[in-house]
Amino acid sequence: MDEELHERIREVIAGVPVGKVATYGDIASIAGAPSPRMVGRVLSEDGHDLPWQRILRANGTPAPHLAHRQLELLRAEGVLADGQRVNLRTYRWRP
DNA sequence: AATTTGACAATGT
DNA sequence: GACATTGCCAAAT
Repeated sequence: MDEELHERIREVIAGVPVGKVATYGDIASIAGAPSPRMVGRVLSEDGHDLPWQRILRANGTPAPHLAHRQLELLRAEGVLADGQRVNLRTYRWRP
């Protein structure tokens, strides 16, 4: 049910390996979410224990309010960002 | 009950 | 690359 969706989204996010990243759209598609907004909503509400820093927007740029922190965390994990943008072609997670 | 808002994406101009 | 439009769904006001 709706809780499962919530859990699936968390599951997929948790499944992203270190050193890789995924986009909201990818998570939504893999988890079966009706819209990528659900992913963002889950993270904002319940993403405190998840690797939210590995989730980027479709163009490789992180969410505006987190950008600075997120890039820092990613850098610590080995994901190098070009200024504000991450090379999805290099770091995008593919199942 | 109706509108707005929000960790978004795809397409067109 | 910037800007506008459309689709999307749940929670807050």
